[in-house]
Amino acid sequence: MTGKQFTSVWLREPRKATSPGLSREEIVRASIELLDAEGLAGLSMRKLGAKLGAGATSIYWYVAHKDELLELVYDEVWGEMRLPEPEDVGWRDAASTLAYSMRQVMLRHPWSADLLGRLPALGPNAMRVASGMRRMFRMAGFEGMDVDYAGSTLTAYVYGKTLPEIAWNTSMSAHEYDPDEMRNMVVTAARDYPDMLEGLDMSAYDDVSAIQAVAFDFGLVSVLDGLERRLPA
Amino acid sequence: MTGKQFTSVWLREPRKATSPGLSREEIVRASIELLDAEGLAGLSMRKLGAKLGAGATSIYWYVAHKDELLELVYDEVWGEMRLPEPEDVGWRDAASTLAYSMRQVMLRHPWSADLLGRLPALGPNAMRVASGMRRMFRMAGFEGMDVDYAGSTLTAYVYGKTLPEIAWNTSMSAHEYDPDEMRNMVVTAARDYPDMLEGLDMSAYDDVSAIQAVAFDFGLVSVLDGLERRLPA
DNA sequence: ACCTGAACACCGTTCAAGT
DNA sequence: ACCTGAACACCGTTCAAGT
Repeated sequence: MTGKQFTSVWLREPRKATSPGLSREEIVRASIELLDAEGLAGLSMRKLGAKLGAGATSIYWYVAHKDELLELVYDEVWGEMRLPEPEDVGWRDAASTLAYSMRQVMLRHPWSADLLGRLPALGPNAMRVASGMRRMFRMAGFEGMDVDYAGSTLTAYVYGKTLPEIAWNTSMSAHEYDPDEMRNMVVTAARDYPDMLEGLDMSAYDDVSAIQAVAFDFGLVSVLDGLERRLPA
Repeated sequence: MTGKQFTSVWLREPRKATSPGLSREEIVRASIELLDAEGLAGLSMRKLGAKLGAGATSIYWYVAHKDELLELVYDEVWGEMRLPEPEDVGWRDAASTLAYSMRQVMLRHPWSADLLGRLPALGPNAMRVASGMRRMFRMAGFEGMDVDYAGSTLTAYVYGKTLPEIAWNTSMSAHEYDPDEMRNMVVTAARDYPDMLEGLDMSAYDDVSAIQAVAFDFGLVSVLDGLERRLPA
């Protein structure tokens, strides 16, 4: 309730595109290297400064605070997402490709899961995807606000599905993974809930990522089917 | 790849349910008060200790590290979710009620958005919901792994949709909200993407939460329709 | 069995001062 | 215009010591 207007890096002019010293591009590139290598917790202003051969606080000349830095790297993530022209492949194929691409990008940059859906997505790359997605759903036949509702339904599914995948992956790569131990744990946790085990395919724990892929596709097809049904006749 | 087995608070025996000193219940209750009042960043071991009239490090007797504390409070969140008996109301109504309930709980405890999908959900309350959800989708007619796929599709949608709502809400309550300013910002951000504004209902910014509710329902109906279509004939 | 305090190795951010 | 270093107000966690 208190305080200032909402703002975003993308709504201010950047600090001189000209030469001397650091540049936004360098800072963003170094940040992403740090993030890919060490995760979100690995990106600190001090480490970033060190990596750039600068004082820890020099970055504050280019960026008002760390959140703005995150907005900057966040948009790079959007830059990696592929959305084919819906006019070429039809809206359903375009939507599938986008969804799969979003998932791949998130899995490639696990730290992005902490940013997606939390930070305002007002950067140029995010806008490009958002705009393409609107065209896609318009072409499908959606009208008015339904265009946005359809878009946010699709992205919500992809976030919500991929987020726990990433949490699982990072937890598992930090620990020793043993399928048998895992099966035991599940049985222990479910001891009072026999429902939980009924019909559960325990061999799923032998190749988790294969199951995750199948699960993703199952849901994606369902979501697209559901959206298709809402199209005005 | 390195190190120890995966573990969870819920897989260890708690430290004496008996009397003296602090108890898990007290600690969890105080934590949630702190979280509701100040958000995730407001919960520090020092503040929690102070609130309990104890040294900052006393909590480490009850909990191995902060993440375990978070697992504990996380399960309380699941405890607030409502899932009617699918036998009484039918699977679609039960699924809707659960989805709306999840959204409400998340909006009520915005900090839960940072935990959902990230932390292992092995506590008793999470198990109760998971088990009820399996029964629900089994009753609907799903079989084998499809029961789980359907469940994770539904929860993925609810997370993914509610998460940005929460981010929006917290950002807006930290700033002065002015619909006109907001409309200007959107126009500015979309300056190079005329697609973005076409068919966009600018009056949406006058009552954002109403639009969010409509958007949630649109997507939920779509997801449930899509799932229904996958039922074996 | 339970709690303490000091200590360690970190954080983001501000700001006066330097070039 | 750009960068620095010191300082402030924090973190989570460990551990020897206390009762």
